[in-house]
Amino acid sequence: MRSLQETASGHSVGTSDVEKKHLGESERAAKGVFVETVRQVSGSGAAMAMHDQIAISVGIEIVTGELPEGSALPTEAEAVELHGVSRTVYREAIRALVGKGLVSSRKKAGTRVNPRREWSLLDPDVLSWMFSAKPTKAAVQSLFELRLIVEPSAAALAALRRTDEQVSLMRDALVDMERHGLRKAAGREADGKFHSVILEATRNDFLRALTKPISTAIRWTTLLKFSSGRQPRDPMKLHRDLLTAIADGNPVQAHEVSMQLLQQAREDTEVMIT
Amino acid sequence: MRSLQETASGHSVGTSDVEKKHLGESERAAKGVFVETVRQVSGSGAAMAMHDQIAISVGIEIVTGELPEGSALPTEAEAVELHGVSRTVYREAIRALVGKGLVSSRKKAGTRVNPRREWSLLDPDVLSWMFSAKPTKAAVQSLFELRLIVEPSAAALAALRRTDEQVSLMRDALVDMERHGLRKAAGREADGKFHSVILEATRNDFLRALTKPISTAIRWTTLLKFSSGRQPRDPMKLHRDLLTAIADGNPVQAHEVSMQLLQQAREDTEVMIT
DNA sequence: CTTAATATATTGTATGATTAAACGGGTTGC
DNA sequence: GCAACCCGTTTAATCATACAATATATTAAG
Repeated sequence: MRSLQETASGHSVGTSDVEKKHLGESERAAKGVFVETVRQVSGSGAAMAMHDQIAISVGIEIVTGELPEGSALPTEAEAVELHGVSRTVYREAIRALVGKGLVSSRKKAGTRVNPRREWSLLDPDVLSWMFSAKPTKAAVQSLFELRLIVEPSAAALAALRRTDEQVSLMRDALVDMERHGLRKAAGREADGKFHSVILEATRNDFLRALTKPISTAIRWTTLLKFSSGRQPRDPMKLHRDLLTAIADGNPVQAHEVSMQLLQQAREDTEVMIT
Repeated sequence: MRSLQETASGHSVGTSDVEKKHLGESERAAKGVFVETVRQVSGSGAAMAMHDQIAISVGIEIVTGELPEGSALPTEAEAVELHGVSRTVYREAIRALVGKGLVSSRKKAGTRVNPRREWSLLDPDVLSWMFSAKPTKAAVQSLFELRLIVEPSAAALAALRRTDEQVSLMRDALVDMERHGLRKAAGREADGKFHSVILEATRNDFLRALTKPISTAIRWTTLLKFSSGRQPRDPMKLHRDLLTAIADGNPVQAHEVSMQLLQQAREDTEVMIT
């Protein structure tokens, strides 16, 4: 795969000295790695347009706090030199960030980082950008709190509304999960898939809209959980029990098991980041 | 306030014949009204940039099904003539829609409307665009289902974590709500504020991220509830009980009352759209 | 009929010029 | 001295045009 630096430098011919002045080579390389990581986890293998790369790069600076709330972004003229792209590209990148509530621009006043309250934290992009740095304990806790509110109820609805096809999709996911284990990307992918199908099965478009952010969160926190040396408890039994409850059309049981599953995951994850 | 048509036509001098050919004057006027309505409800009184107007206009066409899932948008060259704006502006508008998952563009292939599953339905813009047409019964039901899952638990958390200041904010909102009633915009605003403060008080950033979409949904569904001739039940008592439970720090009571409140609202609303 | 080279249409990027709005400061009038 | 107002400056917003890159469609070759 062609690296992002190559792509970027290909567009910045003739302005490389300016780039080096504002952003050291090593720093630039580190940023490239970030972008690369986010790309891999978010799964899109396709070649990425320049404006998306810029949006990711600036977006990460914002959600990781490198650009603090309320601070001013460089003027368009400066930013264009910094990133070595055209105003067209930079402006399109900023538009995307405005749409996610991260920044807002006004004439003369420039573009500023919005207060955190304005951010669309449930946007899959924003969420994955947050996880490109080590997330705070508070963020992980809040995420599990949200999952504990939503997912048990979703599981109950799924027990009432799931199709047979969805049951077998979940069964397949569990097989993959068991085969690969959660230390491998394929296993975490299967885990995310399992929980996604549950939200899908609720037949509620707005709960379905939570599928992407939640499965993003699952992938990242599971990675966190297994990145330390400690051995978390085996989650497979509870997963199987949850599948059984949903397959049997037992909403009460599904709610209960889902809750246990999440509480176990929360405990095992929070130990890692304390 | 200067109308959007004026602004638009101000930019389309010299291309008016083209515009008329593709988009009759009456049709254009109707679209202007849509944009105007969304602007009012979403509250932003500021003058709106051209690319935002285009994004809204195209966004509404998509979420209302006027541009069906999977269908191709006009090519940039065509769209630019249709809307009477520059390519810069149109492209920036499309970037925003890409960020919300509504469309995706590939070289040569053009820009297509994504399947509904990809849409960020919890994005406040997308949600308000959905309500610019009469929403489907399924959408309203799904929305209440989500609220019934999230808000009672949020109310319970709020009872444990609220500050005194938040209690008085809620008290103020109730006063405004009672004074204006829910038939007036000011009263609906206060209603939305009341529920927003509860989500705020959870001290959970991800639950807070649901504040905007949920309060958007509340404003619109309440408008719906009162737009028919029928007289819904008075929601004030339950609101007061909910405030009391949260002020007293009683999570169980808050959960219970919040649930009753939502069930009553759901019943009274669904009657209107059957 | 399949495959490979070529053409073409469409989005992506770059650049320069112009416009409009918001801010700061200075000027005028009282 | 103070306030209101005007004016230049800065900055994002818009326009116009040209060129690049690439996925698809077309055509030619085997």
